[in-house]
Amino acid sequence: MHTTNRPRVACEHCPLRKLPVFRPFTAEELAYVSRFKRGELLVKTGDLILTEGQHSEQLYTLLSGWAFRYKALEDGRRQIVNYLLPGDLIGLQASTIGEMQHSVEALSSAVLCVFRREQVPELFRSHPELGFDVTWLASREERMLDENLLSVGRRSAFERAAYLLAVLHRRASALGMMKGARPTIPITQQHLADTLGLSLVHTNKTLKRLAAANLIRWHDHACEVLDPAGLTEAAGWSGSRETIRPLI
Amino acid sequence: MHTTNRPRVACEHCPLRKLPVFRPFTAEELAYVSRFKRGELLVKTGDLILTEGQHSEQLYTLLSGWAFRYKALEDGRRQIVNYLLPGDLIGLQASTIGEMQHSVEALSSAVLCVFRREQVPELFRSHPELGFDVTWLASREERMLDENLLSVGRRSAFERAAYLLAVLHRRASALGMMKGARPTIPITQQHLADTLGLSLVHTNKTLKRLAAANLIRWHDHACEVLDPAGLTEAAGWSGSRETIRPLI
DNA sequence: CGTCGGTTTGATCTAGTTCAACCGCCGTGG
DNA sequence: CCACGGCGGTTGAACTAGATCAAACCGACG
Repeated sequence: MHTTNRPRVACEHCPLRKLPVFRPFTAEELAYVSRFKRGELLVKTGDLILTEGQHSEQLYTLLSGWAFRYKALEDGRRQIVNYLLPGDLIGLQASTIGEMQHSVEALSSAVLCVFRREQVPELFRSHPELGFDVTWLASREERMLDENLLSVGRRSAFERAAYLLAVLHRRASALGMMKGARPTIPITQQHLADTLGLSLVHTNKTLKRLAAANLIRWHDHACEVLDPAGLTEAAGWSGSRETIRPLI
Repeated sequence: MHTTNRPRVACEHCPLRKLPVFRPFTAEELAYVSRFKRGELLVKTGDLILTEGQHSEQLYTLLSGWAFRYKALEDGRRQIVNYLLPGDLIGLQASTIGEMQHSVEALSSAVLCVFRREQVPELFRSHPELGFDVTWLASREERMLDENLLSVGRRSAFERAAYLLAVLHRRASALGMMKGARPTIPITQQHLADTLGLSLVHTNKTLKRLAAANLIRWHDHACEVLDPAGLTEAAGWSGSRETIRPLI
């Protein structure tokens, strides 16, 4: 992991902000957030960004790349609870409750904007709308977790896998990450298994079925989504749109 | 459902606030929250408090009683995502994102404090610490969901049931709801099944095993926890303490 | 060229589902 | 006062989705 103290990208010129999924900020809000930012953190695939039990001093926003949040049982069984894409906050729990109850690991090389957690209360004081935005993002995370829980608790393996890939594809698409030729989701089957609550072998067999139905293709150690609409349907999901959200 | 316009309990005399789990509020904060409160809502067992897809005008805090949040698939499969106990916020999603993505139903007769969602931004503006508190509560909900997801995804039926009952007992205990003679959790086995992601019959058989181990007892259509520590251990859980939290 | 992480496949096993009754209790209507 | 129906809980038998075990494959990399 490598930290640069000087912000490389000033928030005013943040490439993410140009995307239509993010709500426009006023010049004043932008200037404040830019001052709020302490620097950037560069990580590579497999790097641990935060660990369970830790009292992190940092709050991050993912600027580029993929990451995931997970929890583990003593005996090693692991559950991935959600994925993190550009614009997502990382480490809010440490800033509120004080201690992380989950770990975060990078799925690809990634860049994070770094904030100091002690400054969060100050953000709420000086910019209440931004404080509200943080709550908004926490609500969105809660919504995603509800959906994951519904999926793991009540969907069949086939539906579950379809749902997960459909969601990841949709989220990434909204961020323009699924453009280019053969864009893929940089995930291993072990990650999928740990997300779906299935064994590795059964996950593999389920993915083969999705591939046989021409919904996905596996190559270069990653998943290419061939038919997003088909996946959504296979999941029995009435895929809700990505709502416009704040970017802090 | 029955609404009373006049607050029955002024926040300054709220019986919940006396409990050590809630952080003390300043007189000023208390006065503000009391003005913020619009009235009370009385519901009885089985009443729907909020429904998926609805744009609720209200934000609630549960004052007494039990409730639960759930989502359902088109074909009726239902997943309970979490339980709500006194002090918990209900309907925050509607106040932030605008639309509820889950339903809320009362498990027992209950009393809710009613707030108007349009006043939430005003709360953030005039009382940033309270805004921060709302975020705090949202973070706590996220933490609970993470744990539920870990449970449903990775624990066996036996561990899962033990975990759920241990958590509910612990949460209720912190609120002084598990005192008296033979206090119970007012839940049916169908609720448990829909929470655990198991079928009703298997849930029943699993509960019998917990009862055979003298960890719980079923009577009066409710669950009595006989051995909280035993349950926690059966769950393979290192039960974290209930943290001091805000009450809005 | 051996090793290692990720993927694949088949065989066997089992945790949990589904189906089908049945029981006790309580509230309702005749 | 009694019959009936529905809800919640209980139990056993048959079944299957998914787990576990075992082995092999394949490309990358030192």
